[in-house]
Amino acid sequence: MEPSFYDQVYEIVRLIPKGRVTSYGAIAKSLGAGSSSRLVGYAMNNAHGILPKIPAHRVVNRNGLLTGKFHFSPPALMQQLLENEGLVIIEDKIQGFKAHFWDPATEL
DNA sequence: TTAATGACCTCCG
DNA sequence: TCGGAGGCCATTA
Repeated sequence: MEPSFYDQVYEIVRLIPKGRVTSYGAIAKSLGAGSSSRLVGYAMNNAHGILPKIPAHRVVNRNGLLTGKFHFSPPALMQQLLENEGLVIIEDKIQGFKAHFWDPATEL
């Protein structure tokens, strides 16, 4: 298996510091494929069986909305993990998302 | 090889 | 302000 788009996504997601979050589009853009935002989410779909475990709960859409929480088991786990890291989630939305935003293109 | 899928993003009415 | 539709591209069957 050569390094694919998936591996790029997994590696960046694993690099997200604790208590920080990023967006699918930001990851895709940092990979040089700003139009491939959907691929990031698609990669996460396979991330369930990837080791080490992927902190997919730190990845949300550009609005800071937990769009993919339903892919967790249970769905509330995503919010629970984020709150455990000191983030505040209200209505499936990250409060102060911009303040906790972690841009891979900038941090890397 | 062709066709279908998707945890998104952006534009238009 | 809110809702709907289209486009983007890699992976899988």
